[in-house]
Amino acid sequence: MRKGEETRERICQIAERGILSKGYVATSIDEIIAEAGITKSGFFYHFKDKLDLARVLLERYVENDTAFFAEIFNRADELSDDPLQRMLIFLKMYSEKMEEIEVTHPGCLIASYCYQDNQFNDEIRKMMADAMVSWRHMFRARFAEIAEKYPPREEVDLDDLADTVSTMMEGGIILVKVTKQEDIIGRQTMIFRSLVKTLFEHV
Amino acid sequence: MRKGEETRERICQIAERGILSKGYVATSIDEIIAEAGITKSGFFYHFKDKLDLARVLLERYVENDTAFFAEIFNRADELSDDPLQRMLIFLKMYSEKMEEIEVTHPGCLIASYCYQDNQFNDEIRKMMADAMVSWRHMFRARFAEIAEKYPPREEVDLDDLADTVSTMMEGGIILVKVTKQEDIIGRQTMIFRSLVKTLFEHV
DNA sequence: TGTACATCAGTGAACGCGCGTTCACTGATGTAC
DNA sequence: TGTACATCAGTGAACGCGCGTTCACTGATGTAC
Repeated sequence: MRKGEETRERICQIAERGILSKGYVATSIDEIIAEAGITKSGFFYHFKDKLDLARVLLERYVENDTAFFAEIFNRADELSDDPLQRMLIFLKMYSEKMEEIEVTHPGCLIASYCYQDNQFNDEIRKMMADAMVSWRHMFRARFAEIAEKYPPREEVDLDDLADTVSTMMEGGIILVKVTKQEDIIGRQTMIFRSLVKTLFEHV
Repeated sequence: MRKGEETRERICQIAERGILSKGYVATSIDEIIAEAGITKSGFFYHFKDKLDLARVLLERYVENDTAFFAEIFNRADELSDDPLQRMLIFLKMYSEKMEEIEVTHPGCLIASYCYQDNQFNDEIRKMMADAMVSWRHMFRARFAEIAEKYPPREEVDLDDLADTVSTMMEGGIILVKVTKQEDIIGRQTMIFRSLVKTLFEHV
């Protein structure tokens, strides 16, 4: 990695951590460069302006999250051929990951941005919406497979059910931040897993 | 209502709307007073400082939300004697309320604050945590009644299940803000309702 | 009923600080001939 | 192999603007005697 890329990466990590805990507006460039050990002009060598940083961080974040989901699903797909079991394995593994990561500073960049919406531009807003919709599609495809094999006890819209995965994660993060009970995300994931199980599993 | 109280109330409404869409830091006093039609000194007559405003807004918000839940549950309790039916009626009514309110600016003040945590103080952080925990207790009591009468198909922790109500609402708001699909909160509530139904309802 | 005083609901001007951004410059490394 | 030039990865100083906060003051309304 070239020297510049290393610095750039360091800036990104510091900035992301700051934004997740303090928000975009309250995370000043001064503060980021102080921690990164460079000057302000050094920052502006790497990023056109603060909005440019916001965009780059979001891009990284969405890629990482997507890869994280893919990785766990790949593992789940190896462990079972049944679509329902795969989903249940995914949820269990996701829950475990959430518990093992020392989540001292949890948070979702998209959630953080969306409560400061006016700071950003249409490009960034579109990236956030696209990410959410792409996760919806990914989960929906899996729920569709499940529903075909196991007719659900109650009729549910599969897009909505797919959204519930995001809903639960985003909501779980907020409960962790507010109550400081770090295990909530994992526990909420397991609740959702139980609900999915009862919805589809036939005795 | 005395003249001062009326102004104070107007400030609160403008500030809350601003904070829910732009966040606390980005909602400046200048902007609030411009819309309220008073001077800056007028603002500081009503509030000691900006943090004082934040505290008052949160207090109002928690009271309103608690009253809102109580109102719907009162209605649900009138309509049925069965604890499960009461919960299902509550969720259906909540879902309808979420759809009928023209939610152009949805948002939860607690969620908004929690992503700018460092701006506030321990008093405010405690108020947020207490509100979440009080809602957990309220819903838990109702789920406990249900579970006693209808043993659930899957074993679930009742505190976690109670938290899922908050999780779903908070997550739903974020999905609305990000995707601009205003009906998501109502739909997510109905998904949760289906899941509660399959968990407890016996054929 | 009139007067004195207190409280209410603000005004107007000034403050210092931190913020994002710009601009001219620089020393180290890489590349072409 | 040496030289000229280009690019990389920054530095240092200055900027203007908006922010939250303070302070001395004021006109209208309410209350006590």
